[in-house]
Amino acid sequence: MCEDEMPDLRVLMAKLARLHGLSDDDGAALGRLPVHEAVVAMGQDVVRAGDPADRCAIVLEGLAFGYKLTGDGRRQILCFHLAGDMPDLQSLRFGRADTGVGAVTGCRVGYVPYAALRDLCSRRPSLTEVLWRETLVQAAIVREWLLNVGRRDAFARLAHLMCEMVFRQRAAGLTSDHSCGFPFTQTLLADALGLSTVHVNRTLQRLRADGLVEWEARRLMVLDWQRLCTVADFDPTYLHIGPEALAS
Amino acid sequence: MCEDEMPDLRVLMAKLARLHGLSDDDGAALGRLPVHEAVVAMGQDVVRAGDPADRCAIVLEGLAFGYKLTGDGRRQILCFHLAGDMPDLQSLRFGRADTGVGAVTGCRVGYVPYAALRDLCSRRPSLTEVLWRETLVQAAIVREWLLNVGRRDAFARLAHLMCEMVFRQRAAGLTSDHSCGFPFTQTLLADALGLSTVHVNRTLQRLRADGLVEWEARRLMVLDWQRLCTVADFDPTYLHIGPEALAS
DNA sequence: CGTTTGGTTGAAATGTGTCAAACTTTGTGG
DNA sequence: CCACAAAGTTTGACACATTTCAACCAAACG
Repeated sequence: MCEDEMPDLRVLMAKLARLHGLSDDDGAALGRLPVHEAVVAMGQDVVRAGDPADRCAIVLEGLAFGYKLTGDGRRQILCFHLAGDMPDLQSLRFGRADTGVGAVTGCRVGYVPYAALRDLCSRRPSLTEVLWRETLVQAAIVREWLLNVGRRDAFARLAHLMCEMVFRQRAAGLTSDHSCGFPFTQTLLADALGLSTVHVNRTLQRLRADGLVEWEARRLMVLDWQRLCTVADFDPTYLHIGPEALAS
Repeated sequence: MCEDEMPDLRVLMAKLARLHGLSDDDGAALGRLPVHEAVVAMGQDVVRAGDPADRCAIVLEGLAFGYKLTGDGRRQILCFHLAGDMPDLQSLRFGRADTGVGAVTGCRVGYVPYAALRDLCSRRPSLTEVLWRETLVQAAIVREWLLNVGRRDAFARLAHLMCEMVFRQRAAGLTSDHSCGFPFTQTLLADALGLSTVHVNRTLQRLRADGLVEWEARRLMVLDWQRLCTVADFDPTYLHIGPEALAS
């Protein structure tokens, strides 16, 4: 984890403005926050679970994920975090990281001390509202994932994750068509979907054979968006993205 | 759903004070909130998903649960809500119920208009903090459930739910030993655990045969708490209950 | 008392996991 | 730039957890 000093929270501000209507004032205040920037290599931890932490992470660049482990070391991924997301924002109110955060790809990460963030929130109720909403959107995603893992078979589960990734990246302006970055290993997919890697591999082959998607060079191309949404039982409402991103 | 007018939020205030250190002032302010009280019969909805809602529910008495449905009607339960919980508090910030809430037992429910609650929050930042924390604890429970459903087998899953119910009810002062209310049908358990009812039935028999629990007359009796926690891989940290309730 | 709801059982089907090996790609140091 | 190691993917055979279906039973209830 190489470290540097050079704050630039524009990704975060843009995202909060887009999703939660962050005001310019609040955005400017955010921009004045002391940020400690670091680079986390692929596969490394952005935040270690259980650490009595004193700062929040912000994904400035790259793709991260929240996860939990069972006692015997099996991993469940809880949510993926795009650039502009704050993967452990909940720890601000708990004062403790109750969830690990890992890096799917190499990530540029900003760390903001709790103290500074709390101070800012207490002076700006409207910012508190925005951050609260941000934690709620993440919670809504986890709820949908619980439905996904609990009540859909492997095929629909994987298709659903693909729909979500495309949709979120489109909403974030990271892609404009029905393709998107998909820089996962099959092990990561397995841990996100509550499956084994072997079964992910076979399910993937079925999705390709059915002409639904192509996936190479860390990029996913959806060949039949309508049909993928159908087999995935995908309804983007849970993402709580404004009506502007409603282009299907 | 029979309706009456007679607010009494003491359960809520007690709970928020216990878990999040609600101040007396904030509690008193909560007590002055306009509450519309209603009784929801067993099996009925406390909150219907998708409704563009204008109020939050508070469970005053009974046991409720949040749930989501797949397109073809399979149900996944997301979290159980004891008396004092606000099962759709997140809808306050979304302005829409993105999750259904059902009644396990008959429930006495209080409904508070968004407007009143928002108004109170804007005048009392410390209350906002408490309510934010409350949504975060619920989110933490859902994350643990995702781990449970994604990465533990039926036996551990069911055992884990039992541990959670005992632990939460003890923390809420609803029980003092290792027994607790457990008023579920096996269908509800199946929907909470992502299993079929038949398999829940068989797993239940194994838990009983192993001398871990007894369950009759809607009451669960844990015969070997230590061993149940072990097979469940249960670590109550995720519940974010203060150190006072740490008696194992 | 019949009806409904929830619980229990058995047999068979099936989705998914495990194990182990081979193969492919990627990355790296000589 | 090659050679090698490491990481990730693919395959097959098999085991097993869990589901499905169908029937039966028990308790609760109007």
